Amino acid sequence: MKVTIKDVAIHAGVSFKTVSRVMNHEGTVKPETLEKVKKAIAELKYQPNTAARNLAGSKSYALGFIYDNPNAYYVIDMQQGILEECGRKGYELLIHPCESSTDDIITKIQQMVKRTQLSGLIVSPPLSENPAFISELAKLDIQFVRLVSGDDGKIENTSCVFIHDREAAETIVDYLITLGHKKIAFISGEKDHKSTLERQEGYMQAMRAHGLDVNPDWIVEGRYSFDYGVRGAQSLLALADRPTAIFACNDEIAAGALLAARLEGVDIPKQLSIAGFEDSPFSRQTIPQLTTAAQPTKTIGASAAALLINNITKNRMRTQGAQTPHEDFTPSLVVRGSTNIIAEG
Amino acid sequence: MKVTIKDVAIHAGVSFKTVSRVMNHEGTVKPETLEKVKKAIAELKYQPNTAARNLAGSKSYALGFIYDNPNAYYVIDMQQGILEECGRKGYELLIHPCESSTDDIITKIQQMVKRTQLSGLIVSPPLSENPAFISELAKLDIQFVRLVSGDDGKIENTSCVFIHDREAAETIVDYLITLGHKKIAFISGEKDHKSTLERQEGYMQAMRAHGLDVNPDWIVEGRYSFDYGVRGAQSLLALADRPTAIFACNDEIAAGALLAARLEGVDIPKQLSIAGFEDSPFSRQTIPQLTTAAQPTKTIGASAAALLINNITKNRMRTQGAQTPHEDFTPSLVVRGSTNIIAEG
DNA sequence: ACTACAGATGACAGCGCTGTCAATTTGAAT
DNA sequence: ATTCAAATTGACAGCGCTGTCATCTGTAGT
Repeated sequence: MKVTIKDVAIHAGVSFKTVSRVMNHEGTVKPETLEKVKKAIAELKYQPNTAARNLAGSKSYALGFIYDNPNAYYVIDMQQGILEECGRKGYELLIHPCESSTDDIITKIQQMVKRTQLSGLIVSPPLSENPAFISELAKLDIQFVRLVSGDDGKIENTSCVFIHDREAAETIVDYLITLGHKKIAFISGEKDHKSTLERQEGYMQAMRAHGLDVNPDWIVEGRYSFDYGVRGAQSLLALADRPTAIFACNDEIAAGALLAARLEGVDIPKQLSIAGFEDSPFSRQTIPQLTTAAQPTKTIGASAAALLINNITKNRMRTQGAQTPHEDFTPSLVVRGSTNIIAEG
Repeated sequence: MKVTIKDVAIHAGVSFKTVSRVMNHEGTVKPETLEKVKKAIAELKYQPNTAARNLAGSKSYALGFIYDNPNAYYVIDMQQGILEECGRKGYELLIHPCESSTDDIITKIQQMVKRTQLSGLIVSPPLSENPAFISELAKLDIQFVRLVSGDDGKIENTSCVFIHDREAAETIVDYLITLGHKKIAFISGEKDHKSTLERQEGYMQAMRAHGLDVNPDWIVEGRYSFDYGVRGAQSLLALADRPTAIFACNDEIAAGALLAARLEGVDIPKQLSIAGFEDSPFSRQTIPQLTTAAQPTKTIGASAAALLINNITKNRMRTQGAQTPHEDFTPSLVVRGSTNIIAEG
């Protein structure tokens, strides 16, 4: 029933070490031997035993995904992307959600790393942007890649996937301005998420670039939730000097804002334009659908995994010198029905 | 740096086998020895090497979670619940999303099981309700528990977590009837999800129980998506004999229906009551919020994991006789603003 | 033909733990 | 004190693989 590497070796008429070489793509196997072995592997449907590989090689073929993010869509997509890349490269994935508030996360993670000999970690925001956490993590003798908003905070020997939220936000606000809007409001997300700060910065930059004043009342502090979108829009619409457009920090907020506005009898997009961010399913669950910035979460996840696996491999082969690479993504504008040229008069 | 079981043994002044006994809670260790060993473990911060345990014991302490479900909230919550239980019992979790359409899933799963020596699988709908898949899975010499809607389809030696969708649906429709509604419509989800059939059955039962006719036009075929909620409501509102209440197969559909109805100028809940199912975040992202049936997804996940781990343990100890247990959940009615007593006249 | 050397393969130890079984200790019964 | 079973502990093999190093093969240079 159970097929071991020795069975394959006998079947192929080689030593079991050679089979091991084939399994690990060591490349020092004669082509014809390679064929024989491959054939034997296929015929016996051999699957290497992960535990034995891990033990003998004192390393594992598993990554860890650490998140502390309430956004289900984000997590699922990210996970999906990571898993796809893991599948391609023959890695497994261990999931580790955590409450970033607890301060024994580091201990927990360290234990997990020791136990499972995880070869690398993927850390998503907001944990990836927490300096205290990251500096602890850096002491841990494990490779990791961080998903971060913006492009600063580089750490030596650590790869990052940078999401250029600021540029994307600027593009969106730019677009609103192109439509003729001058009074553009902003509803923020949690302020301890760097993405919030970056998006707000992008908004400010676009406004400045076009010489537009930002009325402080137009900047509403919120959170990444529908509810805060509703409240944000309500407070904005109550203003004497009403904005003609709202840029919300993400789609969920935008969806809330849109609904609240409609309920107050405001026509979207005729009287008010609303834009979101993320291109999550929320953006297609409003009427009209939301103009937003598409963040290819799945691709980002896959890319993070690829980066990490690459680093791990390089590290194993002790290929020195090459600096740890980075990856960049800029969400792209998606125009839908929730934005329009400004109403005359 | 690396602490092995032998280090602990030396530190505690016992043989390393005794440490192993302590680690595995074998219970045949003298209390005072136990203390010594525990102390040594704590002092050295010993973490057992998973790979070595797996290899030596030819079993793993890992479960697999197999899903093929587009509902991000559902998956995340389920995963969270499973992970919590895994954490408590010292298990790891491997995630395995898959396209149920491909017919090599079984092969893929089998390979994964062989490689990682997974000790058990948790299978969620709709895959868990696919007889072909399940019968293949049953041949695979691995324990699994299924999450299923309804309570039939028991399989020998296989635990299930049953979600009594029918009863819950009946309760919801019952509630609508209590409010005075007689013309109650139903918007379904995918028909190859058993949950859809069960919920529809519950709806029918409640109607029958109260001697209410079901106009075939009131039953709209949909899918578990916002979009189908919109369309469903539109077609229902276009009917000459309009229903006064809509029971949607889940919250996402209900949210779409609610929005579509409002856009047509229908007052919710004065002119039309709408109820959803699941108590997902969607149910709180409408105005008014949705009456729904709360499905404790996280608890269900934890419960499935507990059941599975229990079965695994029992199986290892060869405790025969005890039949494989099951677990039951019935979603409970949550009344919010989207339902109301029927308008007079 | 004969060395030299890279390319290809094999032999073997051992990764850190669990399972098995044997050895030792304990304690209650004689 | 003596006996014997039960409780507790230890010795040791080996899980299935990888790393290291030794051996073997083939080919080119002389």
